Amino acid sequence: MRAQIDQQLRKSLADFAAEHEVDDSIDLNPQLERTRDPRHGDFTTNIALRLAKPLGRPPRELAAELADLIPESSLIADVNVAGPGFINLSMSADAYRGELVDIIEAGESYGRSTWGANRRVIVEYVSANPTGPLHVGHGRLAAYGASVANLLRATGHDVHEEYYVNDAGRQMDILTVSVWLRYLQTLGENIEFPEAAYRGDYIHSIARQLHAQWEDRLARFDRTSLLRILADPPSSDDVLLDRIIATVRHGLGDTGFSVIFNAARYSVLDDIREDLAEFGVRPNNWYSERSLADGGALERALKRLNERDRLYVRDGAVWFKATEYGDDKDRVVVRENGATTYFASDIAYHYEKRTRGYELLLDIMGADHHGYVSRVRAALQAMGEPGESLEVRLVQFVALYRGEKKVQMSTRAGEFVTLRQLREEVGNDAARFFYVSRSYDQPLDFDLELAKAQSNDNPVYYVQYAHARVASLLKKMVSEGFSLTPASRSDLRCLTESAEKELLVSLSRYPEVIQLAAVNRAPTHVAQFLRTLAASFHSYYNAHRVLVSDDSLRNARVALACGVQQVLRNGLTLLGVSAPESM
RNA sequence: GCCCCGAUAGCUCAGCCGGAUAGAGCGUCCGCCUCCUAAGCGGAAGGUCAGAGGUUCGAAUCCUCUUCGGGGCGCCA
Repeated sequence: MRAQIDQQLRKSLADFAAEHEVDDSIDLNPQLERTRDPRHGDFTTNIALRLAKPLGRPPRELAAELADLIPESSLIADVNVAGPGFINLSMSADAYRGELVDIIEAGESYGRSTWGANRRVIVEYVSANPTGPLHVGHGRLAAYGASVANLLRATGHDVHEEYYVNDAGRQMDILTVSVWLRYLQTLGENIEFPEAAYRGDYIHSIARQLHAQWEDRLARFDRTSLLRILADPPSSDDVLLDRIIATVRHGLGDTGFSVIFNAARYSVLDDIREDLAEFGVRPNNWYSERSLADGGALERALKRLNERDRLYVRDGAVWFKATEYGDDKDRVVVRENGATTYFASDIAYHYEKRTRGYELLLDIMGADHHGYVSRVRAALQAMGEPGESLEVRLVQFVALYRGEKKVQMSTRAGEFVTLRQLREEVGNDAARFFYVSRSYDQPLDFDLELAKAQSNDNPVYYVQYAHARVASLLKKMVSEGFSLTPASRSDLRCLTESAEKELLVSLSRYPEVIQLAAVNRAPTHVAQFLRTLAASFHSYYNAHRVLVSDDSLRNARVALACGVQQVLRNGLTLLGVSAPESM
């Protein structure tokens, strides 16, 4: 609906510009907004106010002239000038009836648009290290990222969703030795398990699997030096872990080490994959960090930087000249010991995404990554890619509450609430909805009691209930012997109650909400909208009977209810929340 | 020290690209099931939009400073 009005308005403005020979430098794009107060009509534009100064004319006079240029149509019932120079537009009842017909005809595609023009977007999200199960913080990234991807698809983008697997580097080595030490304990070896190693229960379970498959064959080497290190550990956790890694790697050899490594990697990744899938989050691709080195992408990226003279050597390390692109300091890409840094992988990965043909690289990550944004963008620019091709959305943290009480978590000790536990406790629907109910750039207090509450306190059930009510209405209709005759356009003329008008207005806003949510990467707008729509429907449902004996009125009201149900379902689907037929 | 995010009703939060009288839920108080699901609805009370300047016809919204909170800074990932 808005799109149609917008088009008419633009045409009128073009006519105006031609007639008055308006200079090209003047911005003629109209801001067309919904009014907050119904007395101001349905839509309003401030274009006259904005043009008043550059054209040197009083705003109200300008508004009056522009208002006259807006052509008569079946959509617009009234145009008038108000306040300091707003042009207010009132839509005809017929326009709203037409919108309801559109909703029912378009069905699940109502609200979709082609605005994105098939622009190729790669959305990278979650990308948690495969060193343990996902926790509640990752859940927010998953729910948010998946919904943003859905919104972009709904607005006509060509979307690819990807999970970047950090399966290279020291953290994976630590995971590997953590598993191996637990495996030793399974064999009956009495060792002191290091504080700084991974301590979660899942480590034990991987170790037990290894034991079942390999018996003691992964421990057949001289372990005296290892036992000596464990018995008398150095004061630094990092030094201790590095020594253990070196010793175990030496003892097992590369093949033996990689048996443990792979067992750990696959076990953890399978768990993450299954967890996300059950949560309705299914990335198109899982991109391995190791494959960047193995496939030569890492080397190619560094070579490209070097060719462009953006690298130099200092203190035995290779540095990237990030300061030339506004970063605070230059950054190391190859360490003194010859190992490439995580940042080097990041550079290669992002460059590789560009070479795969993605126009926009949309990264969704935890707020703790904010330091990386400027340097990754710097690297892209240094390789000749546009800085705007990288867009990063930093998602703030999640604090869990059980009612008033904060749930304490410690990742290191393996004492944290996993995403799986959360989903089992509150359900997927409530979790998905809660995660996107707050704006991504705000910290989220996730109240487990509220998310579980099967009451009107819980916005998820509130919205789902509205959907289920319509379903039950349709069943009731059949059981009472009414025929399911689709409402005709003239039947819809029976929708004269103010609550019905309010619902129709609310429904017609849906495509605008999707557009806005996609532009701002803000699924929260959808959640907000659904609550409002559900509220209007519950209110209407309480005040007016749908299954009345008058055929036309009944058919019209059923059509309205079906329109509400369709829009609720479409919105919930974008958020990954189910739309139940009964509750 | 530098950087990012924030401060709106008792509480939790909306408020789009600056727009007309700042909204919702919870909580409190008063009501509504012989009636399509009461997981619902109606009503009442509740505000110096942290503070001070600035830009503008117009500021909760944009800019600057101050105060108070949360987070981040690595040859870790």
